[in-house]
Amino acid sequence: MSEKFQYSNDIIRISKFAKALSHPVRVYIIKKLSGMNTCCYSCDIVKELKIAPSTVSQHLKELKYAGLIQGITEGPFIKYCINRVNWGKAGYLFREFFGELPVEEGDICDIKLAENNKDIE
Amino acid sequence: MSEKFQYSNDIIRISKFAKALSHPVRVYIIKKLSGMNTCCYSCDIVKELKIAPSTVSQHLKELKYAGLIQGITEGPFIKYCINRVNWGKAGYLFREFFGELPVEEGDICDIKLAENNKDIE
DNA sequence: TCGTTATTTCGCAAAATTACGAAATAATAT
DNA sequence: ATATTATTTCGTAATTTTGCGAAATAACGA
Repeated sequence: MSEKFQYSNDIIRISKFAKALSHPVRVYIIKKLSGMNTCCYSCDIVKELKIAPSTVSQHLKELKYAGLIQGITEGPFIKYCINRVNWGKAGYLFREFFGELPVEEGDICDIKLAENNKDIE
Repeated sequence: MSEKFQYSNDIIRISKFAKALSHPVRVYIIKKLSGMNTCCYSCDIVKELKIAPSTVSQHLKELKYAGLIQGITEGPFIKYCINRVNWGKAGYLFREFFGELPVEEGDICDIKLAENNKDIE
């Protein structure tokens, strides 16, 4: 009894994409690849971030698993690029998610800013 | 030697916000609070999601730590609301992040869709 | 064939996350 | 003062994440 709560597909998807983006290395990679006409190799990231190849491989695997990137083999290299379809879906989801709060001025929530209210530095 | 790579503030911030949103419970809470005029109490989440109060408290703490929500005490309750300042910053960051890929049609990356290219179900 | 280069997989250890029950705290009502 | 209600903190166990080195794999060139 008292069955488990079922999250909506959107909530599941947002949390999964967010998880994929929850590490600086992975945000770095996506930021790099989401620009114009940009692809990269694993070794590029190794050189740029100065971390072990196996670590980079692990992060790429997670991004691939999340569907955010894709790779094609090029001889001994694997060229990674954004998966535009899923990147677009993620963008849509997040834009909708963050867009839910109206931008207009005025009290949306009748709070007085409390002591535990801290801004991002 | 070979000093550690320094991530940009944006990358750090995005990964931190993403981490805060990397769990369905937390996305659920934020989705609830980011709507019009909506606040909630810890017990609301407990009832709705049917999880232990201590678990909810833990998730709220993380969202508070990330700066996404804030709470004010109301008798034995604590009323939680979105921290609009930081929510706005997060929205800006993510919109910029996802906006970096141009929407126009055509090949941005000269890839042929490979076998490891899977869409979101 | 034998190196070389790029990359992944494996195994492992350290750290972080998740979820829960029990106990503690805090505000209110009886 | 005692009970009630909402919430947090604490301790704990199970799981996941992270990072690395070593070994394995794969493509290419001499």
